[in-house]
Amino acid sequence: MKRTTIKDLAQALQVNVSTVSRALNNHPDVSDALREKIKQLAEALHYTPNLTAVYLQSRKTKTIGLILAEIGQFFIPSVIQGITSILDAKGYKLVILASNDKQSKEADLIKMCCYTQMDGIMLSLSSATKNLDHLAIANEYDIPIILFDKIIEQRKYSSITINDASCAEKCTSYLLQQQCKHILGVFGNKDLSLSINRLNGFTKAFGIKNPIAFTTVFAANIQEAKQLVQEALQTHADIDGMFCMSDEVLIGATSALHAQQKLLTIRTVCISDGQLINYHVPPIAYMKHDGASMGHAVAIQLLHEIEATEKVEPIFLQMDTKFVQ
Amino acid sequence: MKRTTIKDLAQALQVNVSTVSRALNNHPDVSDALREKIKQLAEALHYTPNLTAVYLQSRKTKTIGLILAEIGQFFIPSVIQGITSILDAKGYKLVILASNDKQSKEADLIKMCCYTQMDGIMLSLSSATKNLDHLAIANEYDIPIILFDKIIEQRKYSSITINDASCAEKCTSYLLQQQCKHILGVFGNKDLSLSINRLNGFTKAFGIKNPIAFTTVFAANIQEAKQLVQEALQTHADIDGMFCMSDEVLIGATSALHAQQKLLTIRTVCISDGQLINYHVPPIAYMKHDGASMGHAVAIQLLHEIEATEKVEPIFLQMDTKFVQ
DNA sequence: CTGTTAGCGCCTTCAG
DNA sequence: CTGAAGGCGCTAACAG
Repeated sequence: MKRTTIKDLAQALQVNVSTVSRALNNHPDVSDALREKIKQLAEALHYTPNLTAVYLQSRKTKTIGLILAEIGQFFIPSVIQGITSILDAKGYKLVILASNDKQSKEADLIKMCCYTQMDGIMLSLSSATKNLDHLAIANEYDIPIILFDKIIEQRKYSSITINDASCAEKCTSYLLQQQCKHILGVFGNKDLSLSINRLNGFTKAFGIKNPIAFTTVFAANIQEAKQLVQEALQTHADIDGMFCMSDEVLIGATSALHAQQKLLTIRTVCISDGQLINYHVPPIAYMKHDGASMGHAVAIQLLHEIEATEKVEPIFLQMDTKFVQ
Repeated sequence: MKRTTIKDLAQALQVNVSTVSRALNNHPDVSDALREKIKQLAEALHYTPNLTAVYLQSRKTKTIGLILAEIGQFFIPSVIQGITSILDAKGYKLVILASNDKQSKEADLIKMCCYTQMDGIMLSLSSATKNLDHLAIANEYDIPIILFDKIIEQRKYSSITINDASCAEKCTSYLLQQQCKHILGVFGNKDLSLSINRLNGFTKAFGIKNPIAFTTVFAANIQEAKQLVQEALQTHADIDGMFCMSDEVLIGATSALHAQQKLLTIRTVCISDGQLINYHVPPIAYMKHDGASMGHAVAIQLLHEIEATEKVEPIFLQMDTKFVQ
């Protein structure tokens, strides 16, 4: 079907396209009578603006790219949910891009976002990414970028995370309060600064002199987590507490506990988005890493930077988390 | 930064824009020498085509809308992964749209896809959707739609699902083979035909005359599944087998089993995407509902319909699944 | 082989 | 208040 255009309306009403354009955009320089007539006809003919043309003209696309290293992570859906709930209301669209944790792909996607005129980019870094040189192109194109969740320390782009170290520390302190004597820390991919930050929080909880034993393992995926925890449990029969830095490693870890009949004897805490974990038996205390509110925050900040008339200073937000038990 | 355009290149080289356009698009009507010169300059000036302009001109956007009723479902990330892996290679972008299981929102999003010139739509229906009248607008705009996963029976749009009834039947038969005497069937939202189809497969497994007892519950979410299974277990102490139609209900259901110390005594099967379930203790047999390959299939078929020069007949594909134990 | 012209659909001066 | 003209960046006839 040929779409009706502003030109069709103009022709039908024997007025100029510019008049139609003005009427439709509620420009004051149009008589109320004419505006009404135009709007009615537009309605009748199911006119809808050709947004591609609008975009070309305005040099915006109302489209935002979301580059994800690991789309399969448990809290990603809620992040997406949180983002779209904000973007939808403002007429923006969200394009999902998967870097599959490869920096080269990440760089390609950023280029792609620039070439396709995305208005902004949300980026959760690949574990291999150690510097942000490949984001420079976005600066050239004046496309704001927000880093979130998996980031590296820097001062150039806004970033939104939780306080990884502090979350891990609080979780671990909880185990210490519960009188655990040997704590197993289960972390994710060692290449992620997020893992290192959480590791630092974990060790910090033990204090300077350290009468309590701890063991740590790093697992890049669920399977590895299960494997490593199993081994750790065999090596250290006295482990009586476990901290898991994510839902992913938790799954593997609890599977290992379960297999060794230690589900009830090893006290567990976790940083979790709070979905799955609620159905664990026995209940597991956790620091809630809420994807939806992180998504909100990311979207709001990015829109802010996009719609600002002049360059805004980056912010470096660490979101509040709460401990649930 | 002002982006360099083909006009800039033309000016610099004192040739016409159309020549530049031709050179860049490898049109044969350009001398090799000139083409080289143009391409080199383009490279040097970091020229990249303004795709918005290309889209306006071509009346395509290389963008596809994915409308999801429940973005939080476990197999959605792998579906997205599967889709993007195909689309990426073909230069298409994927826009994620959440209907939050509301038909009115679903209708709005479809309109939106039409207005923003999406080249195609992938749609997993809301549980409230009982007819497809609100898709008619996409026909007017000549935008192909593929239904997948949550669909209703129809012959107008291509659809891709698994064979829900048969999957459920096979799972249930497995329980019967294992000599279960009273089987609990745990289903999702009763409004979904997907649930009803799986229910039909479930009951079919018991055959005409039916010496084996069964009980069924329908749960719209994890919490409800837990609750209802708990109640069922209390009412029917003889339940010794359980079929769960999805990972979601499985989580709630096993949590209930666990709480009542029946994890080891009630044999369980499930239709699952195969991620989480691998880490269950004890192991759970399941029919694998692979999100990634479903995503592949959906993307391939949609691209096929988009790029076809003439109208293609819809297909109604039920994907193969395999039983894992 | 290259240039000219026109147009995709819309918005935005500039006139009147 | 309305019309005319130009342009966003690119492609596609039509000439020569």
